[in-house]
Amino acid sequence: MVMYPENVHPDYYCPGLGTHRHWQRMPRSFLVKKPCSHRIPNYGQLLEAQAGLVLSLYQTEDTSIPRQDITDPWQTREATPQIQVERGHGDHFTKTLLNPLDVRMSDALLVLPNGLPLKDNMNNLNMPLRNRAPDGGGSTPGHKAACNSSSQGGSPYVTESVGRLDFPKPDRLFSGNKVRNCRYFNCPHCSKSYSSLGALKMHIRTHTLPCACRICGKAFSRPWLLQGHIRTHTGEKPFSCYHCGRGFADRSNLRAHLQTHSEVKRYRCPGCGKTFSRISLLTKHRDGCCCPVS
DNA sequence: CTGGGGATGGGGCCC
DNA sequence: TGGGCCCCATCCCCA
Repeated sequence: MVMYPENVHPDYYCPGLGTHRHWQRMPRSFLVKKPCSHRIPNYGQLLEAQAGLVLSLYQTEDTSIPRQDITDPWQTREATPQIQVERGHGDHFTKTLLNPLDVRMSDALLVLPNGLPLKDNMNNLNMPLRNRAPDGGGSTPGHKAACNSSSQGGSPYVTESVGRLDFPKPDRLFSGNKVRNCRYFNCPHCSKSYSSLGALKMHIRTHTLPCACRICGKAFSRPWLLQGHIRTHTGEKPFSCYHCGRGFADRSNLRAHLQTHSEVKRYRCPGCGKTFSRISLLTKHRDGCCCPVS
């Protein structure tokens, strides 16, 4: 039973995970990992030993478990299968076999032990692999691009791929241990990745659009989306406002409409105190220089 | 320009 | 595991 402090709304906050026992704002889409192109990774983490790369793939739920007690074959150098990597710069690359614990950001991973190409699985984590920058400095996206440029004569080859490794069947590897599998599932149609297969399947429907309207042929990802669309053909409006009796085909639109009956609306301008029924209206209001954004 | 309605997308929750 | 529903967000259009 989670006890929420008085000022913490359970709908919008959740207990922090791991060792961080704070209340954190619950993101609306906490399952989906957004593309990291606009984010600057924490390159301080990159100073860890190379083994940190592999260790970062998993997160112990009970932090009291000594790492050495986790019987993970991937953590044991002797038992770890080797993977084929390509290292080099310019036009010169050499293929070598090495331990996954020795993989660096500057390695273009080619093949996993299961024979599957790894490159496509490397865009799923905001933390990049360890960089091998000659100046020892950070590896911002701009820096990475510079390293890829041939004008950086002699600079190491740096793969475009930034992300985590998706090792084969980690769930089996960790059966019996209190270790959470942090593997992500990649969408084959776009760059999104998900922490559960169900979430991925749900997302894939947004690409395949299996629900088609028999009247106009428009396709939707989910049956209830199609249902709502069909109401636009039938004119059915099952949701009615108890203030004015006006009907709506969509509950969300009714909710937005109810705001128009409220004197104090949901979104308040922190500058002038004026309230708005929609966040978009508040944004427009603030963009209009009424109240400069701090 | 502002405010409101219509339509739709998408992740989460519950069963 | 999947369907149905909830909720939030967003875009477009119109008065």
